[in-house]
Amino acid sequence: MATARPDGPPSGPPAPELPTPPGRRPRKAAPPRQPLTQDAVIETALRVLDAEGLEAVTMRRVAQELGTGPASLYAHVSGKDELRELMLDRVAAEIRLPFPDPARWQEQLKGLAREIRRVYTSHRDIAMVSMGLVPTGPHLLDVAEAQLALMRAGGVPKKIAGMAVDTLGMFLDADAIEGTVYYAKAPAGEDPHAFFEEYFGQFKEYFSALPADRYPVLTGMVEELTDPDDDGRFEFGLDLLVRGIASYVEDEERPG
Amino acid sequence: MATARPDGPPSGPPAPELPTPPGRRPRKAAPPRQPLTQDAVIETALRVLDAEGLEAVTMRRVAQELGTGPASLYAHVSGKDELRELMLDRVAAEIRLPFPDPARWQEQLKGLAREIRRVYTSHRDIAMVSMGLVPTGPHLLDVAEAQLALMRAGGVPKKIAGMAVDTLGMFLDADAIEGTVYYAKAPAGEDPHAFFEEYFGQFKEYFSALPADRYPVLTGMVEELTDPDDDGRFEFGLDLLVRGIASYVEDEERPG
DNA sequence: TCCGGTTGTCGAACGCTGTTCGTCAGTACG
DNA sequence: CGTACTGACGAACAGCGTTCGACAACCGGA
Repeated sequence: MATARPDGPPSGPPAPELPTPPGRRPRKAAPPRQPLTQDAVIETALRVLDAEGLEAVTMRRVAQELGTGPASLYAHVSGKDELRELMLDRVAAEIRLPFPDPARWQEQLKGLAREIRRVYTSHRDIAMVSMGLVPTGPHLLDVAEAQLALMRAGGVPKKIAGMAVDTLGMFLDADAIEGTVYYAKAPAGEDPHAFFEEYFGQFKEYFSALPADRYPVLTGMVEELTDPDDDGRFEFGLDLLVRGIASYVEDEERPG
Repeated sequence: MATARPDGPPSGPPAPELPTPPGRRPRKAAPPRQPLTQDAVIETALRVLDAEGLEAVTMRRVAQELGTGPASLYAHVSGKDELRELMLDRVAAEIRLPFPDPARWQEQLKGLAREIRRVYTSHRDIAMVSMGLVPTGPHLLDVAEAQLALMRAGGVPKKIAGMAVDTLGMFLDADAIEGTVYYAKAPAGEDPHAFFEEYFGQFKEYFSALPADRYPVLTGMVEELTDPDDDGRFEFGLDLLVRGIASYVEDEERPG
């Protein structure tokens, strides 16, 4: 389609009055010119995110991936911040939400938290976007709605549920960031797991070498502090929170 | 102070061998040439942080504040990341640490958490640096040591204390970020409190306008969700965590 | 007293970033 | 057929972190 036409009309390039010289093409080598929608921008950005992390998601990188320049993106997205929020909401759409069963609300809430963690950590450091952000996207709101529905079904008072959804969100964001930030530091070509292992070993060594007179408790707990059991730590915090929330249930049902 | 003295001794300026020609100055207008230490760099960075937020703390900005170029900083600091960690540790030095009293360990732990929150939030969004960072600086380690000492004094098992210090840290970081991120968004000249008020009002309006059929629970809790009672939310989460930690104490003492 | 080496300073530059402007092509509509 | 309008996008701006290399100041030894 529309290959170079050396003697065509002077329509394309910004040549002032002369006919275009033989070597020059009318602006470009005929790009397919596909429409470029907001969805395409978001999906491309997510591809870059999954492949190289949030830091690599720049306007220029996304534009390049789409075969265009950075200015083209601003017709579909107001800026980088909005793009990041749109990416997060797209990711939130992957979270499978439970149908509330009042009798099992605590286990369901934990399950939902695990599901959020699973989805967040499967998209690199996307959780950084969520930190300190009021959820406004439709899917993010779906998730909040589901959490609130579970707690309300379990008899958690409105005021408590309102605060708990915030605390839980903070916990989930912080955990996902903590879990992915080290992997993000790993060099591109290297095996992330091996890098992780060595990285953690260095900290263990560092803590062991600390002066015991200034840090008596800490130096006696090096093993416990450098235990790389992410899942265990997550379950610990989650259990703390859910049990605490449950303690505010007004009218607790008792068997018998 | 020190006006131009064309025929003075060549002590100050770095004139090579010839007397400097009348029009030309010897490279520069005689800077006092103060030594420029790592401490000076950190302190200047903190001044910029307190005045304009973490985003304004750039190498160039700090250098400019010190009357030099960005390259000069790299003799005292390995890069921006290290500078940020050094800033955080300097801030952590302001945290007043308690002397453990086993009988009151829970209240002491809460008090320490409140103190950390106070210091963090008094330095804009410095908490962003802490998120997802293993504490290695001396003062940061002092804080961790204090938390661990309190819990161990209260009879919390090593394994639990090791995880709890992590969970508590995540909570504190996330809370401080949440609390300061909105203020950071406020335009420079504007009153942050008024901006904050209006910002929150917009969200209340937004939530109220949400479709009730898709978000039945959420739309029935707008008041609870947009309650700007930061302190209340913090105390809620803190109480959840500390109570949860206390539930793991093995050999609980009982009066009588 | 001089002299060579080491250390800290810093102007200039490289390659990157988000964003804006103005121009241009293609389309839709009267 | 002309004319608005929308979206694409090259070029540029101001700023970023970091590196390089030239250069001044100091310091130990001859």
